[in-house]
Amino acid sequence: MSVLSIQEVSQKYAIKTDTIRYYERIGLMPPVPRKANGNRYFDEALQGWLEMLVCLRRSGISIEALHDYTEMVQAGDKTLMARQNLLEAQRTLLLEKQADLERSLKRLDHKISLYKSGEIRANKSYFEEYKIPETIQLENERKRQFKEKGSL
Amino acid sequence: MSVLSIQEVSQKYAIKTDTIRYYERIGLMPPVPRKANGNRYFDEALQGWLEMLVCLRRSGISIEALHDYTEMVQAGDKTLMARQNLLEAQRTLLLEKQADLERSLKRLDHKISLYKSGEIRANKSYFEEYKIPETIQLENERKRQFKEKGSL
DNA sequence: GCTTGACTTGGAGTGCACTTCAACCAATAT
DNA sequence: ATATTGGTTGAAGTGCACTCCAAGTCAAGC
Repeated sequence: MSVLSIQEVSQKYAIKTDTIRYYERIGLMPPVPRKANGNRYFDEALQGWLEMLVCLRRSGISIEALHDYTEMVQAGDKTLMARQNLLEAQRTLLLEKQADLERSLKRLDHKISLYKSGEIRANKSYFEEYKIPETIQLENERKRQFKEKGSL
Repeated sequence: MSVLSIQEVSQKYAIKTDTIRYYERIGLMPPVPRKANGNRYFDEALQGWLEMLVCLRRSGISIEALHDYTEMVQAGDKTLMARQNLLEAQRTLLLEKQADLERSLKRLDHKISLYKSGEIRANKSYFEEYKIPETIQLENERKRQFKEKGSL
């Protein structure tokens, strides 16, 4: 339970081994410790780190932000303030995502209710039952037509 | 107000003209009507459609889903049920995203509170202040060592 | 001793969603 | 008349985040 292979953490956190190695390679984790034969092992601290990564990535926090954070953690206490700022910026991004999601859910729910009530068939404009309009004349073409009429 | 150029809708909905043309090309919109010179114009119905696209894309609904929906709308009333199903499936996806977001926000808020309280310096395990462990021995290597000791 | 299976590496390939490009045309401003 | 502005096209390029691959090592089971 306390020390796991790459395979085991992979299953525990539903993330591919390739992705874990990729994350290490690009610096989303501190260097992962190895056994004598070179195989990675994940102690509880690293498992926690990985779980956090998976959680934050799932919600759309960028690789770049996580990379920067990781670097700063490794750089030590002098980056404490910058780390806090980074986390707060990411928090703001998530709150925006949350608002977007809320808006979309409202729209989707409304739309679904129209389907359920059968109203969608009658609802010709807006998003449903779009009718392709004819080609229209240009402003100046219309002007030209008037001119021609006037000059006739 | 009622009929806009590609530039104008682009500004109205904060989406690049290139993206609008791309959306049309791949079938995320019904064919956009043209003026006599070939330029696109967007009536209110199409503007509404575009607004919906932007909203749903922002929340992460896939191009593919929107494509399928668009095709079905153009195919007519026989697809009403399938459309409703598609929308409900997308709704489920958004709810999942919402849950992920909630989880991440909780974690982020917790972490930020640790930074604010100054606790993060002391919080050695878990995600912060990760210390690289030493290389550890393999199970069988340890066994072999015991064997060697035993055979001495 | 040989095969199986989990691991290692660096590098190439994939999928999605744009984004940019080059070459062109049409209308307006000087 | 010419330059500028704003549109058109199809094709190629970009950026992100993986994902796969080939070639190899290592330890265990038969």
